[in-house]
Amino acid sequence: MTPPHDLATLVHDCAECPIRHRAVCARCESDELQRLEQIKYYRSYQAGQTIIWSGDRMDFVASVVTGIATLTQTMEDGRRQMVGLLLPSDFVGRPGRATAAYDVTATTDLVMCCFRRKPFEEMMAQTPHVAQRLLEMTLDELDAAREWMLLLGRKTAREKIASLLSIIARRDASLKLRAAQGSLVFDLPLTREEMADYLGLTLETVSRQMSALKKDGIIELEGKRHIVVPDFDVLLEETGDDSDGGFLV
Amino acid sequence: MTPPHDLATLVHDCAECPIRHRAVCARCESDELQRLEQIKYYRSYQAGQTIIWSGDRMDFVASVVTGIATLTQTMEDGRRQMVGLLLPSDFVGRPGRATAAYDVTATTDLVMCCFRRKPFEEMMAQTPHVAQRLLEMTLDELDAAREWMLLLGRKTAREKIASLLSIIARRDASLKLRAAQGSLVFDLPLTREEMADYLGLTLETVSRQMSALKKDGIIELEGKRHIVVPDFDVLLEETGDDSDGGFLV
DNA sequence: ATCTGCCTTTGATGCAGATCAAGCGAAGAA
DNA sequence: TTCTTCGCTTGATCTGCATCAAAGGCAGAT
Repeated sequence: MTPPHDLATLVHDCAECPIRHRAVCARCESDELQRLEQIKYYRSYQAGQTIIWSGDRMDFVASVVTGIATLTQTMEDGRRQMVGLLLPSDFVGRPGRATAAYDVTATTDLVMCCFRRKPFEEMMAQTPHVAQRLLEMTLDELDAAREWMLLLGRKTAREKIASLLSIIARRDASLKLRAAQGSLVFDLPLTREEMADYLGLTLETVSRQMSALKKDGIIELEGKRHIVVPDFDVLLEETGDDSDGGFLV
Repeated sequence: MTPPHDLATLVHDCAECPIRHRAVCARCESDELQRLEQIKYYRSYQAGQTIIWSGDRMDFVASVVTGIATLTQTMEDGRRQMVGLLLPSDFVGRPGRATAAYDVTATTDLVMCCFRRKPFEEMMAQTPHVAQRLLEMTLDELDAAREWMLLLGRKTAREKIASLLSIIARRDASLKLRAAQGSLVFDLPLTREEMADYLGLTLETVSRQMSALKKDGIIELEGKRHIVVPDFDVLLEETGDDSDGGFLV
């Protein structure tokens, strides 16, 4: 494993921040940004590190700057379900709540922009732009959660895998400022086990369905993680979603 | 079926509204309430009626005043998944969005307090209290959705049924201002098929597991809908949740 | 009183995905 | 080099829930 980056190099100016236009601070005016800069600090985590355990005290909220984090719930007997997949610009934590409701884990190397909770809450009360943006982001997350509920409750294993791949492909395309269509190439940011936790399956079923999609020419695999999608529309047909709509994530 | 109530009798004063302290208007000052009164109107629906179809234009947002509504998603081939269960004080619709994302259905006779969307959005932009409360409610719903995801992804049929019963029992108890413990009695507001749509099961499996819980003395059934829970803690043990936490709904 | 339609229960059977188990390949570590 | 570990694949078997099918109970209509 690589050591965490030097934190000092990460303390950007907000003006240069890669998630400036999508994160919880997206709507802030320059004076509001100045206030945020005073209470913010960066933290970085290595792939695989647990950021917070469910039930832990949590004195900050944060935005994901780079990398991917997950929210998971665990039952007493060890059954696990992922309930959130956090990408750059996504928000972690809940204003007004002092303890974490879920385990938060870095699945890749990760950098977060953290705000001490108390001053952040005060700022939310005093200026509208942070709260406005947070409402918008929360509504989007709720939509995503509902799409995910349909997946968990009613889709077959193959449809689940195809859906997850199409979500990741779409996000990767938008990150590269490309349209999600035709031929796409990307790296899976999740292990088979993490995919299983996302989809409510076992890792064996994930592996088998990946092999099946490969055999059917829907995807090509180079190594375990590198995915080629020859025709994105063909992948979409396997998701079970109606042709137009698709995922809102 | 009974005819809808006379709408005129439903036009309350907000001060007497039964959901005044929990709905999206909970934080409003009297001047804000006055503004809301100007743009509000009541609508009532019969049990079974569809309120909106997914994709329909939606020119209002609303609060459930009495009765129960559901949000469902349907796949092309007819598979259905409930993604929201709306109880009195819950909010319907999304500011800033003109079309419905889900089918909204009244599962019991229902009264909603509707606000025309445009003026409601203007009010959200101008006064903070509505937006503040809506953010809080949306965060709560997101937590509930995540709990539901764990249920859909990882629980057995028996655990799913026990979980649903405990949610309904808890809500019913809080409505009656009782503690959810010891012996409880309530009516199921959902058909077996609606329960199945909620839980990601078939109605036959729901029926079988209800019979099994009855046989094991976890619940007693009087008719199809009337439920007696002799000991709520025993029911909770069947949900698979850890003893303390439980559902946030 | 009987019919009709809807909701529900129960039984028989089938199958998708879980479980149990073995082994492969690549990346460090010794 | 060889060993160990970790993530992954594949095979054999099992099982929980879906599916297919039939019938019972109740409420409202005629």
